[in-house]
Amino acid sequence: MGDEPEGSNERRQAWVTVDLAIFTIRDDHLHVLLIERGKEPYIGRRALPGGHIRGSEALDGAARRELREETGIDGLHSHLEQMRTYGDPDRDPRGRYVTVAYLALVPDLPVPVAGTDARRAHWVPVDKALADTPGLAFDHEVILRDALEQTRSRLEYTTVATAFCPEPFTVSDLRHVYEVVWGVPLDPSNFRRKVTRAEGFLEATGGRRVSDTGRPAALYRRGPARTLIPPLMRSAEVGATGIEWSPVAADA
Amino acid sequence: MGDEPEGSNERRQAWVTVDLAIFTIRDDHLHVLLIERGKEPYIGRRALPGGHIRGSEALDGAARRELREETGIDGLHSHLEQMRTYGDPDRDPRGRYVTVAYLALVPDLPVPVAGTDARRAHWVPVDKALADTPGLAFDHEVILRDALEQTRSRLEYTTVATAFCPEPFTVSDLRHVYEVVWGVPLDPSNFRRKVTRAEGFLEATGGRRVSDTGRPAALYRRGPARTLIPPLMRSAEVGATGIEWSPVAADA
DNA sequence: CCCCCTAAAGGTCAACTTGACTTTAACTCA
DNA sequence: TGAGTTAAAGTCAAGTTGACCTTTAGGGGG
Repeated sequence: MGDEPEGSNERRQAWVTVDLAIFTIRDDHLHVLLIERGKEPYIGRRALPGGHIRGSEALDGAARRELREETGIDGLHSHLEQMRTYGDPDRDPRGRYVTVAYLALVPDLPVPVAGTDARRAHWVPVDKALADTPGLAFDHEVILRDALEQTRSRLEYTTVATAFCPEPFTVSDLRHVYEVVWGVPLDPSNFRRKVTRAEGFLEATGGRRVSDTGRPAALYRRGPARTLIPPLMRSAEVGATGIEWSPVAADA
Repeated sequence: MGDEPEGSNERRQAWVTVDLAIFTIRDDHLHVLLIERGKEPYIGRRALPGGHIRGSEALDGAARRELREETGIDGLHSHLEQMRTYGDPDRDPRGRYVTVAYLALVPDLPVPVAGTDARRAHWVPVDKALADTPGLAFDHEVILRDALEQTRSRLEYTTVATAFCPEPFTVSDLRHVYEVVWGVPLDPSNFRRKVTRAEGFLEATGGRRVSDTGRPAALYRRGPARTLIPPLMRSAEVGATGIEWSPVAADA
């Protein structure tokens, strides 16, 4: 694990930050909100939005503040969840940094992104964010991959997919979320059967949405359930790392 | 969130620790390893084992070091996984502390607990740890509850239950793990059908274990699978908070 | 040695779920 | 009015689940 000057074996304080993987769905692709760094290190590189926690602030509070600053969203129409903490001693050249990564799922925003913060924020397709060179700043590529896998897994066992949909939404809107996040087509009929039978997932509003083509679709809002019973499992192939919980390797 | 002297809105460094919820199964009950604090704050109270990360140490490395110091286990016969990070500004009266909680599942130890560390470590039934007064130090009761729920949930979707069993083990040993962690009896026949059919969960050794009563049981070792397909779901009632992923409340 | 006790292991069956597919419904546009 | 399109509902064989029963393979006692 290296033995550079700072890397003593003594206890030391560390800077603590929160970083956010904020996902949304735009034109058939999963996008993540990235900022362009305006200073060293990694100047000009893309990074997940985030920042230091403040003296009197809880971790969740710092994450919510960052989400609001970057998107203008105040958590009411979004899902915000702690994901995982990253603290390798050399992950930031400025010193010992520990970052608590959060996962946010938001509907495609009607308001332009970038609130009070001067940094330029962009929606970037996740595939592109992970493939472009140079890559993301710091260890943000690892964080983004973990966030993506966690999101895919969450859709199986929870009802968070609705966080991507502005209310009210149709069953097709919801299916579209699953298809985009998992990257596989789903049978419309079987999907409908499952989500409408799962207790507390959807609540019919009674309304219908007419489009210029096809039969009008019934409208729903989010139901009270947070866990999805029975789960809606992806069948292999899907971005299948199969690893959701990454145990600590025996020789790290 | 308070506005005590230290609680300014400026960025500050924080002490970073790891805390471990180490679970095992002893005589039909889930136990957690607790230490008795030898100094202030919370002197004499029980707490989860843990400690500061060192200058050159990764988070996972610090967790594995603590696990080894407390139990003598070096990760080969155990499951160690990052769980969640806690960092409320007033969670430790000594200053700003952020702790990364890890979850460890270990077999009932043949060696006496407590390795190189002078602190007295005890296996305490989880029910007792959560019910006794005075309660645990710091916010460790919250951490322990979260760890318990995460463990129950992990048994549904992953193969980690085997981490509780010394190899080789029988299907009944494994069922016993599920029954103890979930607190419900399971049908032996149906349980066997599920775990033996799940691809990669169990590998027959060919051996058998004869006891002084009943037919000898076939012996197994852990298979390569880490996710359990199909999942083995508990049906309601079971310590059912239903909340595995605790989204950030809108008004925190 | 034989029978009983026990737990493991395997079998049965009705109810339910799943995936693949077909049919009907309800709208717009030409 | 008919074609096109999407929503919604239905069908059906194959598979899974939970409840329960039967058989197997040991030990121990008489």
